[in-house]
Amino acid sequence: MVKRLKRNFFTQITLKVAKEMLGKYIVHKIGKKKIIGKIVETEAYIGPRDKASHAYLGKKTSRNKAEYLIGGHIYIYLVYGMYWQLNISTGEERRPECVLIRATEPISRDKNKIPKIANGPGKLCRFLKISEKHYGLDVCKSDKIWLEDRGEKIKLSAIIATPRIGIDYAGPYWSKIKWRFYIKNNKFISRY
DNA sequence: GTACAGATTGAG
DNA sequence: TCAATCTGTACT
Repeated sequence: MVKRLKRNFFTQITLKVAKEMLGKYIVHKIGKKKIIGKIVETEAYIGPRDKASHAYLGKKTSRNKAEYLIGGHIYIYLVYGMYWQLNISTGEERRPECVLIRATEPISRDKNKIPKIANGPGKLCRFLKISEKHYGLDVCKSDKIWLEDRGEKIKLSAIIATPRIGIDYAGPYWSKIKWRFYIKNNKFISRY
């Protein structure tokens, strides 16, 4: 049974959303075509107290303003001048919290031929054809991009928590905290 | 107007 | 393992 994720999913606490988003499906409809990916890897970024977050100490800029929206909005931005990072805002309005989607398992094409097409934040956006045009989109209301629950339940024991990637600059505490989650034994995550 | 960081990728 | 790569951001 397919259920579309609603607002009340995204307004839960961020760490819970990050874990529960594993095994969900992200759907991007372009015309009559659908691009679908199963979410297998996420990271949590929690507002002003998270040194690795763009909203550390409540910083608000035109780049990260979508992070402050109520849960369910797309917060997408560019790193290294060329790669897009897809985030979904979480929590209540004005809370700068979000979940970064790092990897999806491609569903809509032959996945044996292209096992590594979406195993990283940059590649994922290329695969899903999501870009700055979708900045601030509400996945609870949009008819273009949304998330689906297909009844798959990921067991707690199958969720691995590790430190987040590429944020050494955040210092020994924040760079070690285990807010990266992925599905155990999944071949489509970005790193092992 | 300009320096610079950066939540990566892909080649070696 | 490591360096190429480039735009938005946040300074001056």
